[in-house]
Amino acid sequence: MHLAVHQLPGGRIRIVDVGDDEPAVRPLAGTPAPAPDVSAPAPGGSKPVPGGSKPASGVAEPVPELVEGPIDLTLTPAEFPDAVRRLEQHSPRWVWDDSATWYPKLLAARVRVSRCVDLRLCHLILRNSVLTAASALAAAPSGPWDESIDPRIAQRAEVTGALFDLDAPTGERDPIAEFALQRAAIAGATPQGRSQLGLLLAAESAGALIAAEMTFAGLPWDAAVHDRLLEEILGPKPAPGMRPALLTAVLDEVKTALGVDELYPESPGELLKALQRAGLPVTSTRSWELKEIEHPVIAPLLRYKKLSRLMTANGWNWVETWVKDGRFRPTYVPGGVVTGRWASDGGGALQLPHQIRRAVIADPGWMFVVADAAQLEPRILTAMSGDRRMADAGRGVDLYQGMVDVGAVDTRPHAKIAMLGAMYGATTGESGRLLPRLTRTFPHAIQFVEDAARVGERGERVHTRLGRTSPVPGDAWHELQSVASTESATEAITRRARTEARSWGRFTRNFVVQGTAAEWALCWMAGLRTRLQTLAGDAFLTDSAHLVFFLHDEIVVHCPTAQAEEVAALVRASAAEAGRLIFGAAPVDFPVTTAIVRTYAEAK
DNA sequence: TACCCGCGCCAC
DNA sequence: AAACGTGGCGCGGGTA
Repeated sequence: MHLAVHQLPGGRIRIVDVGDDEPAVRPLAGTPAPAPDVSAPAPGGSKPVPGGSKPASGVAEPVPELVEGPIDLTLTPAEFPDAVRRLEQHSPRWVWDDSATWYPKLLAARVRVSRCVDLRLCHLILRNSVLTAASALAAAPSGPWDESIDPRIAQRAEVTGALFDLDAPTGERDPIAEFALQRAAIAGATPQGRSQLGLLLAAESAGALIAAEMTFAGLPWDAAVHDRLLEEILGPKPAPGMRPALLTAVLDEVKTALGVDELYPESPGELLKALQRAGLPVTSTRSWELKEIEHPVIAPLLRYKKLSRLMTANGWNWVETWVKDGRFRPTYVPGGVVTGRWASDGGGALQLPHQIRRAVIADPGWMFVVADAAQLEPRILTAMSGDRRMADAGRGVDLYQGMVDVGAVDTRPHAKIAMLGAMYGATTGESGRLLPRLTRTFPHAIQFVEDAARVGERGERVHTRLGRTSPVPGDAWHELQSVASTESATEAITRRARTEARSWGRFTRNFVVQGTAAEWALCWMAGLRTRLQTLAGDAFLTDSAHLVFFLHDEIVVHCPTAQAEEVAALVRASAAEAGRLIFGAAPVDFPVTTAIVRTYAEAK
């Protein structure tokens, strides 16, 4: 059963069965006759409701018992969460415009849902996918489903405390019509395309639910431990605008080494000049460049940069802003990266330095299960390319060591550098030097990424295993290429065009691997979520084992200590399932390392 | 004051 | 070892 959820003009919420191939449902029963709605005009045009509306009294009334008949309810916002709770018994797939606006409110009312179709995320995929290029959805002009939702709107609703923000501009999006368009687009794909997209859209939508749940639950964060750590490294918390004592001490060392009385290292321009005046052969103030130079100022300067970075990025300010009630609650943005990876918004959730992970501490009686997919992207490339020798190398837990063992490279660090270089399109340096040997040993794997690069260099599109498709380069790119191909093109133009073409080729080269890895990770996490939900039984999300963090190829589950081993087993089972779902019987392993720890820093 | 961009560094 | 993919974010320093 698919139940579409739609906010009507005036604020009422309609739940309607939009049907599908799954078993039909028992509808809801009648309710008292609608009372006059004082807050807004009645929804014009849209069909009301056996379910009936109630005055917005602010008190949630029980939703009617289920009875025979098609579901079509119109509810007040106050009634909505309980209606969802009851309908969940039938395992519907909720069809709504945007999980990020609907689901947090349900979670706040302690209502979970199992499945959904996130129309906005699915729209983005289907509109761009080569597998649905012939659909009406793809052909339509850009509309309200193509606009990204301004995160500030969602935030404003949080601030005002309104259950649903009536000002949010959701009116133009008709989820029922959009759902039909999406179903038609999928139906028009090849049988293989249908199953790929079906899996991708389900995983993407599950990701949207997980993102909301992780924000709701939060990552356990001990602000006192964090403060102690800062004090250890930087000194006591300084007055606003002042440097902490240890940072000042390091700056004094820097000044002494440079022989200057004044220095403001936060200004790269000023710092660069000061270094050059002291005779250092530098063209920038980047750490890696400084490391190459022998001079007494280098060591304290690098220490200063490290400390300064810690303070500005994850210092006292950060804790005050982002840690509340012992939890770090970032906003995750599923599908926020072109390749399908998640992004995050606020708090730098996807770049938590290892330095501060000591402050991530499980609740008393609870532990973290931290799991990491070992060398995920090379393994994804192995499965996509069907390279048998690379599959053999990946038989163990350490693919890079396996590459050494089959004689492809001489050391593990070389294996890693060479593989990453191949997937990123490196041509120079050590990575470039190692590539020929890699190509000799694993011709199919390397050919696969080379092909993806060539497609991008022509300005054409590539797609992931499940059908997420790369964008085409912009008009300026095509313009440059066509100008460069004319006879009158100058050498400079030709060179620039080639540089741009290569650059887009590196993007598409990486897109197929990074994007498919993101799909694997979503399937992994979605499968785990389902298993954890079963494990939880009737317990609410945060009262049982639940996901609290996700970082591209790594997940963290917060769980009662007694459940930790079982959770670790579920994590591994979900990983195996993800590989089967995406690659079928391909002989490629996707091992995950699991660690049961009290603080995040203990993992890895 | 509000933006915008380059720099530099963090994560994968 | 070093410039090769995807991002977020804080800062300095510029502009409207």
